[in-house]
Amino acid sequence: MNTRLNLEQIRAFLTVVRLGGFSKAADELGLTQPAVTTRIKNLENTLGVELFERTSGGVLLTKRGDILARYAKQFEQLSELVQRDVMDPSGIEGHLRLGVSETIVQCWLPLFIEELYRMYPALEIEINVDISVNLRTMLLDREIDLAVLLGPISEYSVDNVELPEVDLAWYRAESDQSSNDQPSRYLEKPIFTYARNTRPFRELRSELLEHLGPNYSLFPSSSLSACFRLVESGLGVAALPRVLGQRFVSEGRICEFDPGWRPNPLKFSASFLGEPKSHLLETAAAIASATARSFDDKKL
Amino acid sequence: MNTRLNLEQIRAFLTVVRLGGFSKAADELGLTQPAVTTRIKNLENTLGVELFERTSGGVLLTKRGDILARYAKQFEQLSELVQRDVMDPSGIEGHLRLGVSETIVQCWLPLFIEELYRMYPALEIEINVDISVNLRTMLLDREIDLAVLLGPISEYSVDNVELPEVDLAWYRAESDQSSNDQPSRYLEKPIFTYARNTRPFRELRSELLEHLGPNYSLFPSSSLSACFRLVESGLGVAALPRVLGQRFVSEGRICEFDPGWRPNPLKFSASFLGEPKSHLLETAAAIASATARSFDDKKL
DNA sequence: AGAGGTTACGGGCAGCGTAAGGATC
DNA sequence: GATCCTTACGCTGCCCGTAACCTCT
Repeated sequence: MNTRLNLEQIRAFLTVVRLGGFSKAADELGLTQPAVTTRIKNLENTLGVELFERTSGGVLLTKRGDILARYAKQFEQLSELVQRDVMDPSGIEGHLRLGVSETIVQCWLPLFIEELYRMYPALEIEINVDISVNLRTMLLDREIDLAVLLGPISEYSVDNVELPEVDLAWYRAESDQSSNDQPSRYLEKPIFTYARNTRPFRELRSELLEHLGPNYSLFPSSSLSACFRLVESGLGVAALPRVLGQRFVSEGRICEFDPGWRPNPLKFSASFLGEPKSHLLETAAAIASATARSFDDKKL
Repeated sequence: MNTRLNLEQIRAFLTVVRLGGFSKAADELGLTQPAVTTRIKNLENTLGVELFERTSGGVLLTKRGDILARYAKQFEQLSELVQRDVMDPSGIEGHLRLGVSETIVQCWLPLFIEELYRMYPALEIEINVDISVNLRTMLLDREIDLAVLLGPISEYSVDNVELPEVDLAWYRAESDQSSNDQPSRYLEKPIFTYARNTRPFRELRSELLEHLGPNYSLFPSSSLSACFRLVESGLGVAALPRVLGQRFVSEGRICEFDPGWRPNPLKFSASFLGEPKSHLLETAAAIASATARSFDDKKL
């Protein structure tokens, strides 16, 4: 039994190397675990060489396996280049598991999806909305492929494309004129904001402490549109993205006020694992960046 | 219909590009022509791109095809590197169509084959013995993979490994003492040598003309051992490789004589097509070179 | 017992060869 | 009609998934 080198075998091999196990690789490849065993075994037979030492509780690269891994990465890179330079993008198939923060959903997610779909009509896109800290974990656990979340992820394995900052503004109900003479007193009302465990929440809390001392009450919400509704009803105020508030303002439902300071703008990034190198992910992140910028431009 | 990139498809593609046609590629790949059509079509479908313009009497690369060709060569090169650095040589299968001159057959072909077999026991070796000019044509027509023949082949497409020179010596029958006082007179006897259309024949003829004028009679033979037998029988003399003559000399059947000059030594080379790059061929040529040197050493 | 990888086996499909079918000179 | 490549079709064999098995902790 001896056949030729095969890219699927190499991909399986590399996935096993990266994830350190046949089962995990099978998971990532969308195969059963015996199928991975078969692929590796066939590859080993083709080469006439053992690639892994099967130890209890995992596998270890042999010396030959290590050499092959270097070449395997080049094979994969070359495949990526072919996909980038030769393939018709409309023919590119695959899954893209997207993770996005709620802010992005409200801002430009539909535009982003539309653009992505225009470029890769054959791509299956899966959307997960969650708070950034969870998205981060999901990305590192390879449960999603691309995350649009707060701040760059400081991990050597992650590539971050920084997106334009999202300015926040203070909003109150249009009808609430109670503290017009001294806008900072609006902050004595309940303050709605991002969910606990989010960076905006923590930052806002520390800034409030700095500006007001302990005299504030903060109500986190996992839904931005809920925040806007709550502000509109006059129950309280909120520091929320200006790009989202504009619509409510122009409809005369809420309005900005200036207590003399504003929370820092939100820094989003489109983040993905750099390994394995994927031109599709790089392009998708670039599209996210372009979409975010054009969304800003439209709103100015 | 959409599958993944496949090395066999790429190999087929590259072969079509190199040979400029599906049929010729099929020939080289050991496939039927429709099989090549299928491979190319599948590749085109995978990429969602036309690779060839089908013109009457052949095919032409499209723009995309040209880009792919560059990457395809890198894929092939990478496969070669894996074969060189990772594969167990004893597992390397394939055909090696060898072309050799008769002189080499008599000198070190068996040693060469033995060495080759030791390194690549799974390799199928096919031996063709012919005169150099024919070997040259066969190589350029891709009818053989490696030729061991006279002189380098001056074609940009051919890689030549130069082998140690083969010295010639003049031989006469041991029993023939007729011209011992004036050895050059042995050349008045019939002179046996390499076949017509060979370089040694032509060179010897012109050298004889220079030294003796038209007073000689040259009898070409396609068999070297026939030449030795003819010399031994006393029918004539011959300029033949000293490494081959030694045995007959030590057995007291023939002996050297010195008419005052000798034909130029024979320059052999191990030659093969540089494209597609094949580590196996490079190694085989290197083994030929090593075998030739060790043969010389043994004879000294 | 559970988490890892391997072996056994049946079934589906990719890709081969044969044979027939254009197209172009 | 000769020389290309393409299409049609039956068949083989590869490789997948299911399921049972092995081997460590």
